[in-house]
Amino acid sequence: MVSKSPPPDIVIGRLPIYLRALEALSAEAQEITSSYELGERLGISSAQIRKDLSHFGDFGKQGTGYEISFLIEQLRQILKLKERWVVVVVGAGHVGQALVNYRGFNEHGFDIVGIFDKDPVKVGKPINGLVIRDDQELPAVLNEYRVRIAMIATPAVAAQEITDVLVNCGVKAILSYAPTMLSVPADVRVQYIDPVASLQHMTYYLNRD
Amino acid sequence: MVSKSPPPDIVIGRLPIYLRALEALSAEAQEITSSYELGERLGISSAQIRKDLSHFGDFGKQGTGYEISFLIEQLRQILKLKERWVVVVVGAGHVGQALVNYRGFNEHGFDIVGIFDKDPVKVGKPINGLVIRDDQELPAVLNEYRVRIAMIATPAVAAQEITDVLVNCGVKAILSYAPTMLSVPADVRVQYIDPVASLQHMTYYLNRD
DNA sequence: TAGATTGTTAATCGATTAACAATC
DNA sequence: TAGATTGTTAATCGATTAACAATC
Repeated sequence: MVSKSPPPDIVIGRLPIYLRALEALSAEAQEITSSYELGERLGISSAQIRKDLSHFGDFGKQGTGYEISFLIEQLRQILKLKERWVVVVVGAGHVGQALVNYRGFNEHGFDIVGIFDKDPVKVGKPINGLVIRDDQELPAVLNEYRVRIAMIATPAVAAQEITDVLVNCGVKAILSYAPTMLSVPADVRVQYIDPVASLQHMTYYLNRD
Repeated sequence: MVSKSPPPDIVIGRLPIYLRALEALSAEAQEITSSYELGERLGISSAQIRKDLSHFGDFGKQGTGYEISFLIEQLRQILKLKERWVVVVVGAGHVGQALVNYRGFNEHGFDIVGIFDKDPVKVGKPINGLVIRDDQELPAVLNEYRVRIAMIATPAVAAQEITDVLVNCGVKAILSYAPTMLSVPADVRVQYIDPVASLQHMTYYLNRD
């Protein structure tokens, strides 16, 4: 266990992947695994897995490997997943609605407590137990639930304005589906999901037949 | 212009981001930009932008900068975006349906020619001009259109099986929304979109209040 | 010309891998 | 004990940044 500089962000980003693989192994009723086996599954070297984990503690046993249930709990603790988090969705187009309907968030501890849109035609429509609310109600809901996490599914032009509202009301983590870069203070994290950019990344390698 | 080893994949991944920013500038009727201005917009150093572009050619002019429309065309050529690409979607749950409804793909040269599901209840349902077809028709459609790009929006358990079918029928690029790692031959590219993992990455940095 | 900005080199920084003593 | 696998160190590899001559 090293304890100097903070763990690199790129390492933090891999922990959810490790967690997911461990949960899959656990679901197969396996109890012990090794950095080698995990690496095989994920296409990552065993050395990297051991090094990544070593930033946070000594979780394995020489000659044996890692107890899966124990390592799962450790990773959940490191990633602050032992509590549930409330989340809002801004933008109630097809993407926003798909997010509200997706069961994976709830299954992994994220509770969507509101979905918002500025279009009066959409406001009032029920989706999976929620009702689309007007953007103007956003601050009230953010404050009421002490929301720290938001997902943005608006058009690109609206995203920065919404971001400013979110940041003003204490949101510290934003997952954005809007195809534009957001400006936020240093203490706010942003992750982007951009399927078009992902496709464009891959077309580079395609050969025209 | 350097011309040795192939450009790093991480550089390729930034090109779509540069392209998007340039298109935004172009939409604002701006004609010239600099690596500094672009970097400001994207939160990337100007040196990195110049270095990235230098892998592919000399696109700028000393003292002036880059002609936006010219650089856009160069990037579109590098990324093979001068032609349109056909794409299929496998899995017609909320995510798959949102993908078919999303206008961004068509606007950026990707034509979704089919959406598939194995659930007989869903098969036959129309979505945005397409009709959900049975998974079993997948090979015929892949061959008919010579599809090279697929998006997977199935549950995790079905994703590998679908991947094998796709790869067998000549698909070379897969964008997967299924929360599992896929095994593919070396000549097939895979990109993953995992909103839960993205949220879990950010919760690490959140403080419980 | 004077000012601005490129493309490139070299230096720096950071991440990954290989190797192995420690030890279960 | 013999075999296996960890955690860690050092070496390697790769990416980013700083700096500047070239030049528009």
